[in-house]
Amino acid sequence: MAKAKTKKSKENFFNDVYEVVRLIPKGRVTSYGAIAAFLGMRSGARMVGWAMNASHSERNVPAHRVVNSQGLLTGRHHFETPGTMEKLLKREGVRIVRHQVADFKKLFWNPVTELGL
DNA sequence: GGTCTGACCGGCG
DNA sequence: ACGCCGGCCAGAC
Repeated sequence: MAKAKTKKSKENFFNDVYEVVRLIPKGRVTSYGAIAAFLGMRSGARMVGWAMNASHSERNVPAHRVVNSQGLLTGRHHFETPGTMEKLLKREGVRIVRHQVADFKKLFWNPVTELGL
């Protein structure tokens, strides 16, 4: 069993991403890089975004709570409408200024810290 | 089966 | 402060 990980792990990857995103508390946001780091991929943030793209098929995956490290709503264009993302965030009490999360540092939810890896 | 892109990040000049 | 570049993994053509 030298190589226990096979194609099965890749499926788990998407699943893991969804789980972490689902764990994001209401009114909080996190970044792609944070999730990637939590999953063990320091620079795999790109793939997290790719996973989010597939998250449209999944339910209860608040992709709108996931922004880039700048706090910018980079994925807003991939929603039903470009305004859906910030609309949902505002609805949760997150203030959005110029497509960017206000007090991003305060609202930032780090899975590694919060979940205590 | 090789190549390119992708909702990113961090380092370097 | 800003722009450019490589890296990382997986899916689509």
